[in-house]
Amino acid sequence: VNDRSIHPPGSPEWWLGRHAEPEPASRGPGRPPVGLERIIEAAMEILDSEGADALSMRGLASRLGSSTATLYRHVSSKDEILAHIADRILGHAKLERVAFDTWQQACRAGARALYTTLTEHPNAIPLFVKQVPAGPNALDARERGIAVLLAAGFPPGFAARGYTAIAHFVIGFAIQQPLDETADPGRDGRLRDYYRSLDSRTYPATTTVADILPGATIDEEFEFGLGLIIDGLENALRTTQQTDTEMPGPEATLGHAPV
Amino acid sequence: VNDRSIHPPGSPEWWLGRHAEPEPASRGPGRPPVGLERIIEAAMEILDSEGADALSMRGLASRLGSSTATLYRHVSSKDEILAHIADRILGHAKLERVAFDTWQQACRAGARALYTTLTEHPNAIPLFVKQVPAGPNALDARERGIAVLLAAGFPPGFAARGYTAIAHFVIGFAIQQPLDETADPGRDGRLRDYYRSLDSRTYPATTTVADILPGATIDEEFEFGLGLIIDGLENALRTTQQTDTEMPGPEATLGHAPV
DNA sequence: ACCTGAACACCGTTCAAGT
DNA sequence: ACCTGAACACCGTTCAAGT
Repeated sequence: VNDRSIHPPGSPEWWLGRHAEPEPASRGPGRPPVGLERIIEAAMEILDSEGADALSMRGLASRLGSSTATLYRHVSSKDEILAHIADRILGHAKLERVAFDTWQQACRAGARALYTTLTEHPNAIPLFVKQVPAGPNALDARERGIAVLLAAGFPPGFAARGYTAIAHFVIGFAIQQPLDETADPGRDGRLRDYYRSLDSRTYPATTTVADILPGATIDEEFEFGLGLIIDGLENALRTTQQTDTEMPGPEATLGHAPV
Repeated sequence: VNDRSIHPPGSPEWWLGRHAEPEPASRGPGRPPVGLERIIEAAMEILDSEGADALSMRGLASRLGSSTATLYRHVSSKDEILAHIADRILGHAKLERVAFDTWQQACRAGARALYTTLTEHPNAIPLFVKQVPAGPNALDARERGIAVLLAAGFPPGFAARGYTAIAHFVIGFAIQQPLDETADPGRDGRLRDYYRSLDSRTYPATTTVADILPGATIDEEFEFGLGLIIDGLENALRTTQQTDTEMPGPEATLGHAPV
């Protein structure tokens, strides 16, 4: 199956038709054939267990008992492999399809699921830089998120912006996970200790808050920030429903004429 | 000046004493000496103008009329150079010290300044991944941001979390700037067109909102999301002042006992 | 027809050898 | 004392040559 694409990896067209590419059934005994599926799987294992630096085309090929040139018969570049990994990880964030009592709960659960999944694959986080994910799983997540907000009564423009705000907030948080190699329990204590150690005259505010917050973790900060956004959305929804205007939006200028 | 550090780049200690490291005055005519300052400057020029891939130690050395080994006499690794660039960019986000009427205005202005600065150096954005910036300029920004919130009446824990929420939101947005090489005016139209082109039966919500938002830009989405967070903070501040409790926090569990 | 060893043009980093 | 050419151990990608 040589599906070397004419489209650059990450481009919308590139994903089309790749949703499910099941490998042909392993014929008889012996090593299964190298295929897109096995390549992505092996690459993800290397990335998760040995880090981004360890994921090289040579290493990947040797793990698969093959050679780099063979890899390039299934994949057009290393970046394409990375894009596949990114979307696959997004796929892991899928929620069980339970019903939520409120749209707030649904938003929280969705954001949390994405955040948790990302932090479970810390070595893959850099893959989410500079490319807003647009693979099949990213699309599914976006669809479900916007649908929740529409169902809650948000006007369409509101729903889109609300989803984007939450998604980018989650990525922003996940991306700066301070993953020191020494994964000791007091992990985020390092940064906090640093803040506390600063000169309290040049950094009065920083040292004040650092002293007062001994038990705060980055996960708790995430929950707090997420709460702020949802509160903001709640506010906006109330305003929308009261005035019944089409698009209030907190002092943002909206509504250019369609081209 | 050989200040090869025993501390790993990015570690708090590594930054200490590096705030201002002015080069010794250029002695007489001829090429100025290679020094930390010139290295960072040249590296930043290469990064901004030619991209991250073009920034190699060899290329940097030849631009400076030197050799790679000489570079390593002023710097312990390429990562150290990158960390310096990241902090220098943060330094560009400094606001003019004008007085703001409200803390909301101040927050907005600060977040906008950081966002704008980051988008002005798109090639440098990946530098902000996996390391929460802790250089002198990052510290200054944090100090000023938290000070604003404290002055507004937020309890310390609140101020710290609020600042973190805004900072990570900004990074999350900046990090996914869809910088197609073809920087045409309808830049973010590509992704939107893609959403619009999807099958409206499998992606009803996505296509609905894509059709309705012709003029939206990523900058406008940024403003909207920022507004949500500030609204949330406003809410929280009101609650705090009314009840005068120490730490309300939107349903986040806070306040572990200090160790 | 399918696969691969070896090459090409690079990396970051180090060090023996020069002046 | 300071600097550097050349080396070391890698990269991603390609292609002539094998079976």
